[in-house]
Amino acid sequence: MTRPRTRIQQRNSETILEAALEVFSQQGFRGATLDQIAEVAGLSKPNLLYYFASKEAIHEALLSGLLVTWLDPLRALDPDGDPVSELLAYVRRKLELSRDFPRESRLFANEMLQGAPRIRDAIEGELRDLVQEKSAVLLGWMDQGRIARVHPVHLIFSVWALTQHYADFDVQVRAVLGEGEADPFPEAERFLEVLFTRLLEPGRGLPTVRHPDAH
Amino acid sequence: MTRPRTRIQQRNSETILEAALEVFSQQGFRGATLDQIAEVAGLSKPNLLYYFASKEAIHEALLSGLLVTWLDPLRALDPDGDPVSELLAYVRRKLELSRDFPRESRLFANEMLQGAPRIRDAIEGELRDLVQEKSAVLLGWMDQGRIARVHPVHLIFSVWALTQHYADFDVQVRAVLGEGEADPFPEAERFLEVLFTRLLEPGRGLPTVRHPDAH
DNA sequence: GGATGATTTGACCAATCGGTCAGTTTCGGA
DNA sequence: TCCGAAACTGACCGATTGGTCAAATCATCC
Repeated sequence: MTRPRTRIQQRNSETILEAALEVFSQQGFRGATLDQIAEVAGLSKPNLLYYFASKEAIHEALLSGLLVTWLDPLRALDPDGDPVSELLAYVRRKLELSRDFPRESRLFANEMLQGAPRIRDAIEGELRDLVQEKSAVLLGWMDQGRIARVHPVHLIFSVWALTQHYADFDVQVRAVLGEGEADPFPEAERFLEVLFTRLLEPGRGLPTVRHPDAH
Repeated sequence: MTRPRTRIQQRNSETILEAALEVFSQQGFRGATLDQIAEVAGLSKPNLLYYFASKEAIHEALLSGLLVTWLDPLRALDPDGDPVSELLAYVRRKLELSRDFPRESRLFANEMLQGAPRIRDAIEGELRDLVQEKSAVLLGWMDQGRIARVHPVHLIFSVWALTQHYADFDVQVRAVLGEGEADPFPEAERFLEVLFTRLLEPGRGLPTVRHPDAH
């Protein structure tokens, strides 16, 4: 599967993936049809299959690039930075992804709801490894008393849940806040900043106990 | 649309809805097929349509009962109770729903991802009204300085996002935590209790300012 | 301007879709 | 035991599905 070469190939491949993202993210893999994608793309159905071998291939092309983009903000978490600043920056970047790429978020959510049949390997491998690595960083910060001691993996889950919610449940968010209202994201960012600031602030609750066998 | 009468009607209707929940929650409306549902239910396809007028009717029957159940915990939030206890109890009940009824949660999530075409009215009516009502309660508590001042609607969103995540992204949660690990929910409950306790604890940050025109 | 490969498409295919229907089997009460 | 209604089914329908293919059109380079 080499990359497109001519300008036409480049342009049409992008057009197809763009249309497929629109349809797959809303209907899921089984619910989406090549005819729908073709119509959105403004191309004929046989023409889609001239650029991609199958419906499956289009879906796979979308997913393959997605996980990298999706995990980049977490990957950028700097062990040498200021703990709270780093985590708040992570939350902010993740929320920006929800604002700017809601369809990608929904595509991912659809795949999860189906039990992640097509990206299970990546979830149990690449994603799991990265979370484990960053959890160790978080634990280190907790041992140093620089952030409150909570379960590091659930802390990461909470960032995912809270940010992706604004993309995946966008309809609900806007309906509840009122349709006339403006973009929900600025207020969401303020709320999440307060939430994580208060959650992470060290030196409250039980006194922080240094982990016995921490290096 | 009267309720089932005979024992057979009762039993088969339930069997069909149970099977349909299984399939719809995983594949979405378009992605699910009557043949799949019939196979899971152990009934023939024409027999499904003897009990329900159409695929649409089965889906509708599932959704109609869902919203009530889904909002019950929020409805139970008692304005006269202790603010933090009430909210923590709400979180706990909502998390229990995710643990005990993950398919219902995914059915709801699927509907949201598709833009809620079939429950838009309920979202913009019943659900919105309830959130507005409870937001007023939360604002009252904030005015009294009994919980920290945050955006009440986003506070409710955060409960939804954090609890439903454990049902909707169950595969991811378990994969990241490690397959050998036990049930993620006990640890999730502890984590969320800490999160909301620290978020809501009053008397920190900027001094609480009583709203000028609060009644 | 003509040749050649890249691009595009209408027509078509077998499989599957939601749904129908005539007819058979099963059930419950008299 | 028998009868009418309830429950169930195989066969079938038109529409839609993912995908194929030969032929037509287009762009590019000599």
